[in-house]
Amino acid sequence: MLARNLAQGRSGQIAVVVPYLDTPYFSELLQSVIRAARVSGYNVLIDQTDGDPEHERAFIADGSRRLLFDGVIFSPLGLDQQALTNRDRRLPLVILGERSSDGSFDHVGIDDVAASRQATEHLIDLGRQRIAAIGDQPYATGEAAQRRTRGFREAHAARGRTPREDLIISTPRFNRPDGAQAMEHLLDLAEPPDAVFCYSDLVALGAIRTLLSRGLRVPEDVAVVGYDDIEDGRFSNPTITTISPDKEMIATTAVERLLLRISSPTPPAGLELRAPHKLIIRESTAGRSTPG
Amino acid sequence: MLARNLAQGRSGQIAVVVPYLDTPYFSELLQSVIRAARVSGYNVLIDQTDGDPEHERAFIADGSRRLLFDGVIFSPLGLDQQALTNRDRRLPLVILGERSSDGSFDHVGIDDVAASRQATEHLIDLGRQRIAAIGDQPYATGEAAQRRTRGFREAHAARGRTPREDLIISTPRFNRPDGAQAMEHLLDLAEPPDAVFCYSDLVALGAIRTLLSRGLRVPEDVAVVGYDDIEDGRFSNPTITTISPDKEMIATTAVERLLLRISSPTPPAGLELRAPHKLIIRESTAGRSTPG
DNA sequence: CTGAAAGCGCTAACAC
DNA sequence: GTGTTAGCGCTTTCAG
Repeated sequence: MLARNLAQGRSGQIAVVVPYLDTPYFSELLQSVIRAARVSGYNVLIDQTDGDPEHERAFIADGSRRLLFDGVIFSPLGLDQQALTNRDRRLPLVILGERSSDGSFDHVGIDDVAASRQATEHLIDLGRQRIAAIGDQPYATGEAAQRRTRGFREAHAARGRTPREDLIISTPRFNRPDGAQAMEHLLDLAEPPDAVFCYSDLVALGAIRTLLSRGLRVPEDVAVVGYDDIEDGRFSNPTITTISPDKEMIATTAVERLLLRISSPTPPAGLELRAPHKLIIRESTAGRSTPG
Repeated sequence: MLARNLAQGRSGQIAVVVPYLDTPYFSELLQSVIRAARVSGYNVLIDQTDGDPEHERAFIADGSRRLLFDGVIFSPLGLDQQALTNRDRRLPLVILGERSSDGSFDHVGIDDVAASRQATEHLIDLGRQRIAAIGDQPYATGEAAQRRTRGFREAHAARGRTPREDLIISTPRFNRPDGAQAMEHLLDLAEPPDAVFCYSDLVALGAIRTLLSRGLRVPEDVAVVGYDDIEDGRFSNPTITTISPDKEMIATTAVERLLLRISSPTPPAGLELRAPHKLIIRESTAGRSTPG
């Protein structure tokens, strides 16, 4: 088997590299990737980077690992633009999430700016006055977060409003503890928000936990919208209004493009593939049984 | 790199095989396994079986895949005792979760019977009268579930009570929808339960969702205890009382034993390693701020 | 159509 | 200590 790979010059395996496995968004996405790859006879090999830039770089820069897998689907976290360019060009690569591409790889994700804008407009249209955003990352590796912040601002502009800068909170990651802590901070403000746009459902879950344990009601006192549409948000109390990316399509598209790259003698042009998303309204903005 | 493996007869990789990646219990455990393996210079290769017995069998029976990885940490779901015995004995193997071993592999987990008994006794000691159990699996591959049911019965016996058979509900898996559905069923009974022992936190989350959307209060009307201590249960509303297995120890022990097996010229005796667990009391049985 | 030989890229053991 | 060769287990090619 191993010898066969050596002889054939291919392994029949593709690697999927994600920052964290315990993030539901990734594990749900992985499911779909594994299934999509399996129908094409490919096995999937998963690697977790912990968001470590060194580890991430090694994966795409080090040509020696080639042959262990025929291609990589990669969701980078701590990698800047340059590291992506200084990669081993021979390794077929598809990037997940929004990234500017240099044309040597494909890249699939939803339109984060538009989605974030839509989420924020929903909050504005609910009549909320002081809308917070949790999850900004104003530094080089926070490209994805910054796109959401841009959407947040655009929504305000589109409705003739000005976002309150002190209500845009940065967090190191997009997880529950981050969300809970950011919400604590927001509630300690002189004028706390009456709505929050969270950059992930995990952040929203953490924020809601803080709100409820402080005795506030969701959505009556504070409306919350999340991002990712993970299963947790469909069973939480309250359920979470969220941006739902079409994970199935992201996964199948990524696999499809990667296999095409693998089998293609001459590398195809790098594409920006955009999967659809939708806003799903649930209790955290609509309340128990009175949507709208 | 690939050639090196061929020449050396080892790959420096271990495989971890789990049924579902999107089950938080597994993804949290995987994190620890990956880290433990990494400090020993091993890379981790993850595979998801979807609980498919065929796929599971192939992994341990098919010697041809040997050399792709030096050993396997395996959490079987649809595999019966026989399949585990008819395996390729040359492949170093460690099984996760409770399983009777034939001595050719190690096997690490917590004491499910004792833990389940403890969880149930907690409910009894709260003064609950009609205690349900959600998650039994009364068939060949449901060994783990059955141990929890045994603990449930033992707790009743220890307190001089008789479990109500109609309150022991079977579910195909241990996830949120299963829990939600089982709870619907229980609430439609003439005499619904006033407490529930769920065989996973996911089941508990689903059950709580059903309770709350039916207008019942947790824990006032129905107390709920879960199993696994996943992060969700620490941020849900209410937070979940649960059996907390020492995942870190399970992971490090599994890796340690596997590496020992890999490096050992003569296979060590198969051990039954038991990791500690504890009952963590939270809001779903203790209420908001009045523990006990 | 079946069978032997060369070689995938690297390591280990050996000789120089 | 450095240089060379056999060979890991399979595939592929070429000759029989």
